[in-house]
Amino acid sequence: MNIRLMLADDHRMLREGLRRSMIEQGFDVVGEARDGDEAVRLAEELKPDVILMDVTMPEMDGVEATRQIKEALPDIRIVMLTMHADQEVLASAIRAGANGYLVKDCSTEEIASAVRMAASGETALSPQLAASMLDEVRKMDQPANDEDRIITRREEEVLQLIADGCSTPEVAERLFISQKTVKNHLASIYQKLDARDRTQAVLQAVRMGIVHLD
Amino acid sequence: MNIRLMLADDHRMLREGLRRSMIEQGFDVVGEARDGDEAVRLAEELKPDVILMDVTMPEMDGVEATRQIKEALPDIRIVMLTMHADQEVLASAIRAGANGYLVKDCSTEEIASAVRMAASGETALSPQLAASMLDEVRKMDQPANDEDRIITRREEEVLQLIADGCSTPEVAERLFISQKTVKNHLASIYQKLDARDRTQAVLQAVRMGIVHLD
DNA sequence: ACAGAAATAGGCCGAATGGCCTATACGGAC
DNA sequence: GTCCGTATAGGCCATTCGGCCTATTTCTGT
Repeated sequence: MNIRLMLADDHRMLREGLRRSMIEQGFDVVGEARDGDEAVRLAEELKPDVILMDVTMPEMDGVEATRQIKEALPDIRIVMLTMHADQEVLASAIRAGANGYLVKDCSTEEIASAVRMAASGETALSPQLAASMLDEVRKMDQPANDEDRIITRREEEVLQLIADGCSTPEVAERLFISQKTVKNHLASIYQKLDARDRTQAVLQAVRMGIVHLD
Repeated sequence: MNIRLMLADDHRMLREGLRRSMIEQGFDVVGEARDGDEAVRLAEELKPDVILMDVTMPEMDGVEATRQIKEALPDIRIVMLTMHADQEVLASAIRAGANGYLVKDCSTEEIASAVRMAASGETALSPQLAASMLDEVRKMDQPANDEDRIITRREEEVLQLIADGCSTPEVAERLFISQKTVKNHLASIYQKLDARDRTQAVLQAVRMGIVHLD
């Protein structure tokens, strides 16, 4: 039984080429979408095994489409395609639930391999991008979007500013709140992260992927 | 001119199989070592282009052997082989100067490809391990063993203790020096790392790979 | 409507922190 | 032999930090 593949890209040329290549590689290309909206609709209708999804599309970008599809149909594997090795986009894509992430200049074989890996439940990504992933993988073990987060949004803001080098008065200034409130947030953070000072709190937050080191 | 390859593994069966495969792949297998000591001696004698080195070996493990070989002959490329995808070991291997890191269940072609990549100066590692690398790559850009280090050993000790959660008095106690001396070291560290407090100093040190997060 | 969490803000206080001085002893480098 | 860096240590002082209280507002879930 062949892997049922769906394509989502706004460039006809790329879709055509991709379709031929993927059929040659032995996949069943069951559908093509021209934008994010269509991708979401077609995904629910066709229920493909894997979707090759471009990041940049009109109406709705690939990341958001991925999020929606994954929410409705978590079993569908999604491999993202992108023009550039953008860490930020990669991060969003992984958070959205993408099972793979490829730069577009990779070979047909690489794409086929990534699709097969995705279909079998593995995560595939371009070697150039592999390194950038670690940071983001770390964030995966955090809720990040769910509301069962340990650290509240405000606390996270405070933590990030501290990590960025702000002192308590500076954080207060940046967030337009009093120093006392910042201290309150910090005290709460210390409890939650089992830290006794800002240094330990920030380190723990870095370990947990809550804050980023530039 | 073929790539001159040396093998280092304590399992005869694996060495034999590896030798045949690598010769088939067009490499010159110029030597084989049964343990870390022998690997270091043979490497200096044969000066191969690339060494395929097992991590777990009697006498001296592959990581330590790698470190010694890299110190004496930095031009020799070393690809590490391991049974399990252990992040910690990968970290040590990369720090020791390994140019590649493969899990043993990968194909002959993958090994050959990794050897060729290593020979041409690239770093190759199993996709499963690629992600774990980022942290360690960061540490690579530091001297780590040279004496042109920015932060002195003592300062590094202080930094590590701070990162481990010690306060100034605690660091003083641990190092059997006065709090004042600790403060002096910290002041010196702040200058060197362009930090104004311990939090920034530790973060910068983490970025530079001077200290490690447990 | 009411409970609970989150965000806001204040007071108080002792300890820790960081900046800016000086000073000594011990190395190695030139 | 002198100079420089490192490690050691002290004093002084303003600021910051963290702990321990209380309190109000808003929002969300029940």
